[in-house]
Amino acid sequence: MTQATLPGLTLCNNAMLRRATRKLGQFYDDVLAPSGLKATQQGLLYQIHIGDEPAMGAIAAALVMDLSALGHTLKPLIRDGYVETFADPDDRRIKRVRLTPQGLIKLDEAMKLWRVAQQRFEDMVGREQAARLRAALDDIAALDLDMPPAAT
Amino acid sequence: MTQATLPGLTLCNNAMLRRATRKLGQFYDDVLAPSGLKATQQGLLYQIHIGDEPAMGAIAAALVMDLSALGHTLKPLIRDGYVETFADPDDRRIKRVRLTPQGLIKLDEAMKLWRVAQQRFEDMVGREQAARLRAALDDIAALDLDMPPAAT
DNA sequence: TTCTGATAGCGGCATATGCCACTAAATTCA
DNA sequence: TGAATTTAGTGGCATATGCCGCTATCAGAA
Repeated sequence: MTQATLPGLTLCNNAMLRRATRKLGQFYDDVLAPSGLKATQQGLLYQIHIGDEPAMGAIAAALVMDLSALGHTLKPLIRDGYVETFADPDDRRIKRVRLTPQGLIKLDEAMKLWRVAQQRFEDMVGREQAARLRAALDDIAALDLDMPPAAT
Repeated sequence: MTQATLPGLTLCNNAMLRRATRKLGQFYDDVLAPSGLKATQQGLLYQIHIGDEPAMGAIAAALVMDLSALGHTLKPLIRDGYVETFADPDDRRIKRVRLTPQGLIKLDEAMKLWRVAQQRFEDMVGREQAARLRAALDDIAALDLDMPPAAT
């Protein structure tokens, strides 16, 4: 087995990112569990909250998320009455999103738990280190990784 | 709208991690597309390859992934004939995994593309910076984030 | 004004991931 | 040895995410 000399997947930026995301996601999810929300849902509610009745496209862009994926993710939140949508009167293609009163209450509840998770995590890795990490991740999300289509 | 003063979700370590993962995942997926594999699948095939017919539990542990999630993710790869499983003769609870010959060929093909993606990414953020990032992500994956059950 | 192209979302399909309940197999203990 | 416990996976259910093709709208050109 020559495999013994092959480098681990520790070298793959993408694999490491996914792995860390699984780990941290489980942690935040655990802490948020009492609220009944997943960390992704809490984050989405928050993103909607800090926006001014944002359009779906705007939310998707902010989260670097596929528009249809956002639509799917929104469904359980709409079903559970935390979020509602309405067509923009000036452009009926645009669907805007806002929290319902219950959604706002639920978000407050979840934010309390989020602070706990956030704090506990930063106690482990250090506030500075966490900030550096977030900055690096922000840079990645902002990268222009257009596929050079091997053209010309 | 007092929201204007609220901090963006840029402060959430978990949200930033997920966002960067979506971004990078799309990029690696795009580059890997000609192979027909997603980046997650390529990573999984590689992990299996570098192991010595690893048990599912061992793979899941290495990837910090839920065991049943691994089982689900493995299904398309088995269906497509890239991977096969077999019971460990010494402990029939354990199911070991290995690549099929076609799986090995497909992995080789995907690895070529992976190198392209990896290279292009590191050209953008810098080799050093990428290495630092991976190290930070590795630390996170290794964290002991057990929920203190608020117990005695 | 009508035809054409660009935008914003939706719905279907597929993979990624997790949790929970359940089964099978091995281990421990009385 | 036989019951209780632990370990390894499975299957079902639910969310997370993406891609593709389709529809409704809007904007700009003829």
